[in-house]
Amino acid sequence: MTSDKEETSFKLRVYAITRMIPRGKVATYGQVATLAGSAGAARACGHVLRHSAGEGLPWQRVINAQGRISGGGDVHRPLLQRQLLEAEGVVFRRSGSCDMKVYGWEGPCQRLKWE
DNA sequence: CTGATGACGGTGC
DNA sequence: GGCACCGCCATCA
Repeated sequence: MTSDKEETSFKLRVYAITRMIPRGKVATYGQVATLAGSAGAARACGHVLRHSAGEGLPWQRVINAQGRISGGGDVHRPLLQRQLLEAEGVVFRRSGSCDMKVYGWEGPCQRLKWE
């Protein structure tokens, strides 16, 4: 492993970051984009995450900055996401949003190698 | 290379 | 708190 040419792709970085999100915590697309090395690419993160469905990634822990769940056309996606998060300890308010101040992931707490 | 799209983010009303 | 517009970046045709 080590190297060389894999994690150099934005898509691969998003995969790695999404996998390092601790259980019971949630990260925003912007957060993942920033950690991936491209701040502001929140939209691009959505593209990657959308394609990641089925890749064995905890995509459910990745939500928007509003603490809300997106779904993009599908109806089972946001519903399933909320169930998975609740199963991990995340509580959603009546508005359908979660408290990012409590469940918001602060980051890997360590320097990423691609930084 | 250009254009269009998209699971976003922020600001303004 | 909700809705609307613009801007951001990456991927696909």
